[in-house]
Amino acid sequence: MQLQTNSSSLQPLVDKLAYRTALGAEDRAAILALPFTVRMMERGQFIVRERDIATNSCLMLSGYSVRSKMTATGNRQIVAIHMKGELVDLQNSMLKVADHSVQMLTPGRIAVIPRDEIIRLTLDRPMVAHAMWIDTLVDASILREWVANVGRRDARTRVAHILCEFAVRLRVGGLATNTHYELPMTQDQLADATGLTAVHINRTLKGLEKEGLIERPNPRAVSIGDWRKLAEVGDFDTNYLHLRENEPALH
Amino acid sequence: MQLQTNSSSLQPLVDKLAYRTALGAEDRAAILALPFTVRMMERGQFIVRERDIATNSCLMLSGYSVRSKMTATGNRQIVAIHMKGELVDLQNSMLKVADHSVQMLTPGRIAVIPRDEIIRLTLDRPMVAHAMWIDTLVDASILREWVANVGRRDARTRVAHILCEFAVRLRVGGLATNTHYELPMTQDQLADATGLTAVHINRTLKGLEKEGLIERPNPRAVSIGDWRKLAEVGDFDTNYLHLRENEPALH
DNA sequence: CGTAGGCTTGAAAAGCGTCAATAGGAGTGG
DNA sequence: CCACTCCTATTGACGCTTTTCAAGCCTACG
Repeated sequence: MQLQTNSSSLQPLVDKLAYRTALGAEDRAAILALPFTVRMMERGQFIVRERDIATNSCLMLSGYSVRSKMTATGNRQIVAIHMKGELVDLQNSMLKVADHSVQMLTPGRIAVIPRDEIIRLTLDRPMVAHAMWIDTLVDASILREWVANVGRRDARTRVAHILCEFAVRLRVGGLATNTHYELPMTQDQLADATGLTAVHINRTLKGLEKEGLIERPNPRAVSIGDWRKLAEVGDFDTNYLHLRENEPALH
Repeated sequence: MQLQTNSSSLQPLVDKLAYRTALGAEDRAAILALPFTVRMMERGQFIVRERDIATNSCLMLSGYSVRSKMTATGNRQIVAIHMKGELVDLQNSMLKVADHSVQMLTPGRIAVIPRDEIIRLTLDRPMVAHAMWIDTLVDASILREWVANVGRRDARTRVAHILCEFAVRLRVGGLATNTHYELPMTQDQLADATGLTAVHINRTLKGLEKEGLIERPNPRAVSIGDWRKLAEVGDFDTNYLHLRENEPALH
């Protein structure tokens, strides 16, 4: 469903890349000049499925998406969550055969960019290539933290950790305040992201609530009662997110 | 400990990058022209520690290393294993503050390359930048598989899976035959890589042995009795390794 | 007003962890 | 060449976190 080709739509990508790499006016203009089409996506809709041959990269314009993998026994593991300004499917399109699926968590808009145009851009403009590379390295850092989270932390710590990560990433992305955010995931999805079961997620969330660490005004929102304590319980340190040094801390 | 500056030492890096990206003679020469120093490393020695400011990237010339993270409770999670030809610490050096440690699993030699020289090379030579980017993307793909392995597979499957991954990666790297390889990890280290305990690793390995799926001629070697079965038990598919299409399959 | 998807809760089982003791093997020094 | 030591592997018994199964509930929405 092709809607429009508004040339300012790629601004979130410029912002994301320029967050960590200094980009000159020409580099910025070159990114904005990438061809793309905007697509409206529904909740649950797939952007790519494992084993597809992906020839496009998609930029999240609004809404949330997840990357996930299925095991032989039919269990799902969510391996990453993406929000506005993030390029999903760079991975799959650059490596030809998709090694995981990408699916919308909420309705939203994405900008579909041909892979070959991104390759051309990176070959033409070394600083843009560098910025994309750095972005990929940060993604990998988050993946490492997730391996540790899922592999070596107990349920309470794991859940507190992921809630902290969301809080910080959403705040940095301008999508949340210090203490409150919309959590676009069901308990099933939280379970798939933490390697637990929905039942245990439910119990763990209730536990954190009872302790006063979080509040749930409604099932799709989280308010952090005591950030310091939650971060401590969640063994959370922002180091792995590689934020800018001047990024204000949460409290 | 600076030993020598033999200009052919970086050949494994050229081979690794050229495995997935076509590189011309000039690009190859530019990589080989990178300045470096060779260091002998002992078993257990750290290449970088979490929170260090890394200014070098290291290429494995021989031996094995692991990347790992520690949790607040003192548990360790190994998040990646590296062998000859792989660049460790690209991640840490490009992102300034290290988000994980890199440590030798065995004695070995590494080539230490200044980060700034790598950046310069990638800004000068777009195809080299592209090759390094692709390499980072494959690393990230392996991390995603590890998240799924540790998050959603039971002990038997997890262990079988990691044994399969080693078999394939070592064979592709020319470090193993079809059915046999040296496994440079203790059971403690295997536990840290799979999110299990050493005791349970021991029992699981014994179980796989009893089933005839593997044999252990000695504690540092693995022979695969029935590759097909092991891959099935381990829910293993090489897709996520993004091998070349002409790469012969194991059997 | 009915239905579907998600949330909540209980009871029981299972898988894996913990603790502890023993055994084996490689290297070291006398 | 033997005794000693350190590190790793092995095994048993027990306990606990998390899963599984199952039922009921709530709420949004057609």
